[in-house]
Amino acid sequence: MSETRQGPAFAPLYRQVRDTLVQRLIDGAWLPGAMLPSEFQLAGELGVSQGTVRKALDAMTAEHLLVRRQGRGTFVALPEESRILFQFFRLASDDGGRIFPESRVVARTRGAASEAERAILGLATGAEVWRIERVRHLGGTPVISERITLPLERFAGLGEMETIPNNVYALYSERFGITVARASEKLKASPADATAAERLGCAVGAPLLAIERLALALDGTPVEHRHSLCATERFHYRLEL
Amino acid sequence: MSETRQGPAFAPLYRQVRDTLVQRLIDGAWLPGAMLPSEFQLAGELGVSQGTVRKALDAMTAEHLLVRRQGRGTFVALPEESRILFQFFRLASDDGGRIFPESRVVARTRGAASEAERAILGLATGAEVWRIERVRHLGGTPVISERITLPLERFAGLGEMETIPNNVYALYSERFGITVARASEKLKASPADATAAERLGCAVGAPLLAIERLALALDGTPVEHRHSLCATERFHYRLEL
DNA sequence: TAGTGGTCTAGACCACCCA
DNA sequence: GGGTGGTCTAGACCACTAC
Repeated sequence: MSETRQGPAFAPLYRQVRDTLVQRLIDGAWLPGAMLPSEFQLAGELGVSQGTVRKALDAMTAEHLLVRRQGRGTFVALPEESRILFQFFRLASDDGGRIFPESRVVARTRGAASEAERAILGLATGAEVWRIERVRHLGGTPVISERITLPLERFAGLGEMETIPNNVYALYSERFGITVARASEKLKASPADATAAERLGCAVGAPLLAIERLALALDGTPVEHRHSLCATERFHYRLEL
Repeated sequence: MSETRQGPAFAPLYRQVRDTLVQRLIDGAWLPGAMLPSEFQLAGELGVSQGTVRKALDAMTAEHLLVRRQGRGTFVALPEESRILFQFFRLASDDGGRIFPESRVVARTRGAASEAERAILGLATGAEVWRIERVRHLGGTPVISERITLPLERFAGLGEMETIPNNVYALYSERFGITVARASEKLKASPADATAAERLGCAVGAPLLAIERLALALDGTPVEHRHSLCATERFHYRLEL
């Protein structure tokens, strides 16, 4: 952490430290669940003060990349259901309950990426993708019909898997070494098509909440595209502003 | 900032400072747009270090209560359109454009609060509310049909106003001294009723994005209930996870 | 008891804005 | 030039966890 002060970016030291540590996560120096060195150890190693390291670690904690526990240490965040529920899964029952949904995979196919998929996922012409279709249940009733699109290149071994687990972000992490760091979503209301109507037990044309998600890896590259159709008669998408 | 260290709350000093300063905002000691004393002045007055004041001010900045500008000072946030657009209005055009909508008020009525309205807004039995219905346009086309419900008690002078301005949060602030600090929203897909269909130029039963918002004042009390129906054929609700 | 993160302090220097 | 926030450092003490 000596040079780069006068570089073209002009980032403050704590930002440089944060970027250095994120790069180590990308390089796999610390796997999910691993404990990081203490603040003083990192400070000594990087040649900065403990307060500067703390500011970088706090920022990464706010990004859900790390988990800090007093008396224990600083750990790389795990893709646990409880964390997914907090960060990514925003559907709640109208009576307030929030649970992680059960999933049933309907189809898993491999094929050439469409032009739209290539644009969204940043793929070259001719690139292939996996497409996973599944129905997700909340409290026993089917609520979400969704299609997940993954670049074949990054998920080559997916074809050899017998089953797709419920928590796919844990799968991406444990089996493919890919950490989903953040995502952006676009929400619309759209009418149920025949497929969704059949899977969710609603009428064709019934209003569904359509969620389009692009998930990004630690390095900011697109990892997953997901299109979900949700029956929101007894559920809602919740957020705080 | 001397006592309360051993109180029942056990809040750290920077949190106590933050709460003290928020209370001053509630009391109107600094109106929106006003400049706060410098960090050192506040530190001396409250008997804490400048670093502790900074941490409290940074927290309030993250809550969008304050705006800090290097070389200028720290200011109470204003309910400007640009800020509303950033914090509260999450609808964007499918091509990416984000603009503040134009509004046309359709009705403004006064009446007894329903049981549901009383529960949501925390009102006593027999309390009255204002109801404002309006249609909001984006790029010239009607996109949102919404009803705003306000406690009559807190917005007594509303009946004397000739017109309701486009930016109602600025109205709440400037005319009624009420600052909307945060809000929670619930999103569903729901079919267009006859009213919404007529206002938005869509078919009855067409899928609309229903947004239910509860806005909270600085002290955490409910201020406004809002139900919006949005035509999302060429627009979407955007958020980052 | 030792090690960790959490808090608080004091002081230095820089970048920015304005009169 | 004087005031503001932004950054960085060094050190102290506390609270929690594990052994």
